[in-house]
Amino acid sequence: MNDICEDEVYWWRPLEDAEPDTRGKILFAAYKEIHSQGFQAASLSNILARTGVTKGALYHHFPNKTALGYAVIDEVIAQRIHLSFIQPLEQFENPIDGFIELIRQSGEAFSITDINLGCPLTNLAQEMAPIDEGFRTRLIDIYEKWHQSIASVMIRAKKSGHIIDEVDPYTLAVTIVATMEGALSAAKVAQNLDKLYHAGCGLIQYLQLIRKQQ
Amino acid sequence: MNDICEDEVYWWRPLEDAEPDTRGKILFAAYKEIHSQGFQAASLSNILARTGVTKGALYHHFPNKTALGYAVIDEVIAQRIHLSFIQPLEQFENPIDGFIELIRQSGEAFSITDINLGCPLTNLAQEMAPIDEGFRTRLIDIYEKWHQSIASVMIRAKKSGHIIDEVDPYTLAVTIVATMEGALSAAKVAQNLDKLYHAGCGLIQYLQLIRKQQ
DNA sequence: ATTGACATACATACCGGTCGGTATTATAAA
DNA sequence: TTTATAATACCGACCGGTATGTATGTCAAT
Repeated sequence: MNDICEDEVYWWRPLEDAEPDTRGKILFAAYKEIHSQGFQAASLSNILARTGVTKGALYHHFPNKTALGYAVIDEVIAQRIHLSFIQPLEQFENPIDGFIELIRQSGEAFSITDINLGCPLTNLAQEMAPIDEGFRTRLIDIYEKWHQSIASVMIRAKKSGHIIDEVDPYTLAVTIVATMEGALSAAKVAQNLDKLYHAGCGLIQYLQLIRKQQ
Repeated sequence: MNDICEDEVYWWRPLEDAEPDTRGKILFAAYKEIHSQGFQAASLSNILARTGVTKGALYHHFPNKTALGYAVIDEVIAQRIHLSFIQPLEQFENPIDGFIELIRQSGEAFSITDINLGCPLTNLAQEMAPIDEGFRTRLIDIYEKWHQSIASVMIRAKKSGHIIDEVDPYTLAVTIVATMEGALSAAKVAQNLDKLYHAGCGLIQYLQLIRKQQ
């Protein structure tokens, strides 16, 4: 089920580190619980049962459930988005080709369980942004960074003559992210990769059309 | 009490003003509660307090909370999507111009509270599709109808030579919906219309680029 | 001896759902 | 026309379960 994520996060942790690290265990179990259940439906009891950590330990490290949610965003989700979607942008010399490749890779990389759980960022944003300002500011920060990163790639692309002049970099960035998140959302509801594939093709077509012929 | 005239007048009155209609009152209050809180966080007690209806009455009309949620989708949300997004499509002669106009109108029509609550369809889909199959099938049906409607408009547009041959109608339909929903989602998190405006412009640019010059 | 890092038991509140009872209306026999 | 019966619509106290959060205790290490 969620084993894939577990491997990923513990990958960069030094193996010799045999210390308890109760806080880290709680944090990651909370991330999984929130990702699959949503924040409000996430049960602290579940997290405790899953980790073997006791309630006293949890409330020793986090003052309340909300603070735990904030920590999950700051220390888990932000990093995942950065590693998966922002960092790869820097390697693009031609962003059109780069994005098309990124979309193609994503289409292959996503497993069906990934699809069913949905993007953790979108999930939390949809659920918590209207309810809690602390969640909202943290989530909007992540989105804004994402948008700005794509926009700056597109500015470079315009200067180097890879895309047509009519394109506004920031507008394009917001549109790309919206389409990607919308596609993931549609795939999550349909519980198959078909919709994701279609929206991916549409987005690629858009990118091909703004390419400047040289 | 109410004589025959009174009954006759009843037909001409808007449905909201009808006095008894306990089921309708519950249904609409449930729609609002679910739209603002999500289904799981929606409190039956809140709905009852808001309407003045008692718990006995609620459970007389609906066997349980889940059935109430199903009824909200079937009898409220499906109609709203149809009226707002599917029915307008039929009036388009040139779908490129039609969609651009629809997007422009949407940008003006949405109030800031609409934005903050988000699209009821997306909200429910994101929250409930992975959890409850009854929700999922109902929601996927709505999405599929929406996609098919746009696709058939695009098929006509291809035949009449309004859009370039490279476009696949269904792919385009899925992409348009994904971008629109993603844009609404982004605007909801940002709590302003800026992101919606940008994604709208990006989508319009895409549509302009697939237009066939005549 | 004090502090950090837990463990356990408990408190409180709210949730969806049930159930016995009642008021109103419809049906139909007397 | 009256009256008996049955179905519908509604009422609201109550229940079990679970949720987050708290109070107090233990214990090793400084």
